[in-house]
Amino acid sequence: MSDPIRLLLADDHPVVRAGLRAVLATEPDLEVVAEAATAEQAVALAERDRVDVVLMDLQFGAGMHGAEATAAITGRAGSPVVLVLTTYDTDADILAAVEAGASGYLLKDAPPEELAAAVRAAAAGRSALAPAVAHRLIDRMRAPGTALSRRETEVLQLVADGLSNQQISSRLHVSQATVKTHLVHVYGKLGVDSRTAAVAAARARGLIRR
Amino acid sequence: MSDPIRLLLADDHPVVRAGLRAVLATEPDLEVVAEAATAEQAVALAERDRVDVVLMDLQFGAGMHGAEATAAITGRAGSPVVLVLTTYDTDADILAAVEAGASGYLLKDAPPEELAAAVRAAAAGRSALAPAVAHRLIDRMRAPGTALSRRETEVLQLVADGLSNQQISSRLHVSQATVKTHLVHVYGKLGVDSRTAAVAAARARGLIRR
DNA sequence: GTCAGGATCAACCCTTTGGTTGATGGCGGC
DNA sequence: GCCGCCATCAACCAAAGGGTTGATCCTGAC
Repeated sequence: MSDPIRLLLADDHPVVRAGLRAVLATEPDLEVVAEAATAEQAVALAERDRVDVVLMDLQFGAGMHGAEATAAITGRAGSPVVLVLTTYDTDADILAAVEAGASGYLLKDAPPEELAAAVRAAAAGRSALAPAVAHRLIDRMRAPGTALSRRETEVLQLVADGLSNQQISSRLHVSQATVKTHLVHVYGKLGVDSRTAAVAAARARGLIRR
Repeated sequence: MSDPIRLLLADDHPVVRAGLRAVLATEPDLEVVAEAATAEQAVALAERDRVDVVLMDLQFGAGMHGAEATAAITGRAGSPVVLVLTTYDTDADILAAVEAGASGYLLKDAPPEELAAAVRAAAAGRSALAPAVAHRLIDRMRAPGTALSRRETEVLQLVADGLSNQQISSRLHVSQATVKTHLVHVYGKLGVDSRTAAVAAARARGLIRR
């Protein structure tokens, strides 16, 4: 029999780490060799401890974001694969994680068997997506006309942060006319007719950060 | 030595339940006697299984909300005490839980010792608040002038849901002038000058539902 | 009984936002 | 090379939202 898969758990909640450890302990071919309570720690330990797979949360209380840590880890040669394990399935989070080099995206409400299966898939070089996440990606592919462009999402996120068109235009170094054009397109795609309604709709569909 | 404290875990995440079970298993005077994956289940099991303390999440994937379940459990005679254990420390959530009869409010990032201490406090009839939560409640007491009134919060929540002043006025059966007045007061209290900025600020401070 | 604060409404004015039309340049796919 | 999509900008008009003043009524606190 081959060596067990070496895991690093990165989550800021002690209870979640204990839960993952307990759940994965029942799998003889998986071994948790390290835990990190911050994203910075995760980057350091992933390099030091000869880890095969990192289970990475996205939201940490403070400091580096999980997606940044994922990019830092996967950017190195001979690096472990990163499985993102988070509570939310927003488009923005999923795309950020995939772009950062994550091999999979799991939701925390996943049953234990699914978790173990995803870890083995990732270790074997395959990718692992939770059904809900896969569904969202497929929707995005199938209806490209209604998907927001990168720039549109960026503008909408700033609207959600409470900025006026004026403030957005200077933040992005474009004219107010451009901001308005982007927003009109966003309204059309989301089927709304005001900035607040657009933010509400985008939140409901998981298009922007919460 | 007296009988152990009998616990019910109510959380829709299997991993979190496993984590709580693992963390609490190290405490000899605490015993987990039941688990619920939905709020409805929690209400049923709390009645059936002679439970002393319920550890209750607020957000369940679907169905009843944790606050409703808390009210249903604490409303009965001889009922167990409910300790709310959640990820978010928003004013709205905290107040709803306290009004529903919760004996304490803990955050999921709490260290294990704090968790056990809070369970013992609740079982002994004392209340248990996470430091961050206590801080928020004290702030609220100390600065009543800046706290939003019930009606103002209601209007602001509808704004966050994407409604126009027009729609809000007919939803609440008041004039648009009234809605505008409430919003102007909200802007003053939050230190902002637009509806989107008010929503962003209120979200950041946990004044409205997420 | 008074007083503060909340909830309600009106009238006014000004700024911001929304909606439209039209135009330019870049980039990737067929 | 052309077409479609994206990003950029301008000018214009109509509508919604924001800011102010001032007023009434009610309720709870002192």
